[in-house]
Amino acid sequence: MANITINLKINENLFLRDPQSTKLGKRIVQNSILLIDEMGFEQFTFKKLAHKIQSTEASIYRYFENKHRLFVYLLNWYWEWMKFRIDFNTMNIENPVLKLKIALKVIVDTAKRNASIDFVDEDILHKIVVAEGTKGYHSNAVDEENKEGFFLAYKSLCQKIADLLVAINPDFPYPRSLASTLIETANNTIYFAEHLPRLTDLEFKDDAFTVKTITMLEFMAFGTLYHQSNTETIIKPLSQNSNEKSMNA
Amino acid sequence: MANITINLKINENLFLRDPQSTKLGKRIVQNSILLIDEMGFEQFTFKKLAHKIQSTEASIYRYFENKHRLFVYLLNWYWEWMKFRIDFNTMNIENPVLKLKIALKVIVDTAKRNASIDFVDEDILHKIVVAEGTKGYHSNAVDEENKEGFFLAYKSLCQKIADLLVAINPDFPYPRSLASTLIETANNTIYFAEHLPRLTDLEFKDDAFTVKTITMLEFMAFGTLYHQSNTETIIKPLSQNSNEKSMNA
DNA sequence: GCGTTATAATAGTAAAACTATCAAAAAAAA
DNA sequence: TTTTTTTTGATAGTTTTACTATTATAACGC
Repeated sequence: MANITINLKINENLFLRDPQSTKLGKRIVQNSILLIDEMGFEQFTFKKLAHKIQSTEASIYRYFENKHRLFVYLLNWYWEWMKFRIDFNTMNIENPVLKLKIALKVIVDTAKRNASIDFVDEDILHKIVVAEGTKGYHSNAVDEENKEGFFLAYKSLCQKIADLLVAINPDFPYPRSLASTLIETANNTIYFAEHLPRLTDLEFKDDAFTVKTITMLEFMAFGTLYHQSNTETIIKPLSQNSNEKSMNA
Repeated sequence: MANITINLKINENLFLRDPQSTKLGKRIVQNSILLIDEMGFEQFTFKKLAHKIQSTEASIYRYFENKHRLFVYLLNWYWEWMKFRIDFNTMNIENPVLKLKIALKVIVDTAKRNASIDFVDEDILHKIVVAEGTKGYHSNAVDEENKEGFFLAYKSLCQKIADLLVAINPDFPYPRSLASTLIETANNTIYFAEHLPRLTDLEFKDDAFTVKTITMLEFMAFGTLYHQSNTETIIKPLSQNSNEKSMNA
């Protein structure tokens, strides 16, 4: 396939000057991804970034108000890119089950690219999102930032997956919750497998790790989607707040 | 029930001097919870805390090396507390299905207390964990901190739930992943419902919000646990990387 | 080539994140 | 009760972060 270049539309409230419009802007974005990956978001500073791109702090501040906004910009870039990849990879496919499987694959496996974007290293961006993405929307300014549309891309990515879930089972009661759970679990699985392996069942070093992660997410997705909600209550109803004596001991 | 006081054992690597052993230490912990809740972890500083408790920065630094370690200390406190609550509330209950339901209830609904701890406001601590807990284990120092045992409590909480899952279905292939997913989803559901409601299906203002959250988690848990892994593949197998023409259009 | 705009260079401020020192207070030991 | 030890408070100082402001220079648009 031809190497096409795509330009993703990012919420204008996130920047002061559009970084996609200039050479310096692109270098800021590109190298911020590399630096954040290298040292983590907390250690990352505009001063260090300025040094890396042989520019100055003041120049970077003309593009982004602060490092948090730059980070949310990167997250938006990632979310838009995921939406694009889902649309692209499910094109001409009608079967919603297959579509969901493709969507899950797209979220977990970023290495298989359809279009390359010159100034963004998608694999490293994915690493950042896996490692620290949640910091973008876990701040005490969420509510105001949400009003400014900082998380619209995440919400519409979530909605896209929720729509697939509803297409598979129109009676499913938790499409958006399951969608966000699948996205968050996809990232957690990768992060936990690498850093806190006792929180998962998959081996990060396993060659089939990515495939197995997708299989697990499918398992969770379809298990929940096809669940007959009262199978387990047949066994025993939950008695509110009252202890009971052992019965099988 | 009598108002008992419990002392939770927290990893000693997390502090320089045990805050549970002195009056000042307790005031540090107690008021850090209040301040972090008020202003968020990023805005929280030892200087502000010192001012609030009428002490000095230097005194606080004698207890905690930095605010990150104080935060992880609080997380450990929370995880140990959850473990205790699960054990306490499932005592004398043998039915693993019921036990799992109780565990989920314990994780979501912190308001129902069995023991009160003088110097920790559990509800506010829960709020903090919901809002920013993940920051504790998403840092570029995870691996070293993990070696120091900073996350042992989280792992054993996760294992406790994983054990319940296996007790319900011994053939279930993803007990630890599902356990961590349930914990993380419990917290995300609360956070999203309040701040990013389009990422969930539940209404935060609903009086039955807590009950409905627990019901949803049970739905996900039992759906995944009881899932017959090849129901959905019957419909259509996933063809690797090859687009196909529409069939139902 | 001229005007506009972007960038670089430099300087400076306020707050955060510490470390060090010493005196006072409190607790423990004698 | 006095002495000794430990803990806390008061004060001061350093380095880094997170900015803002100013001016000169370079690049770009026509």
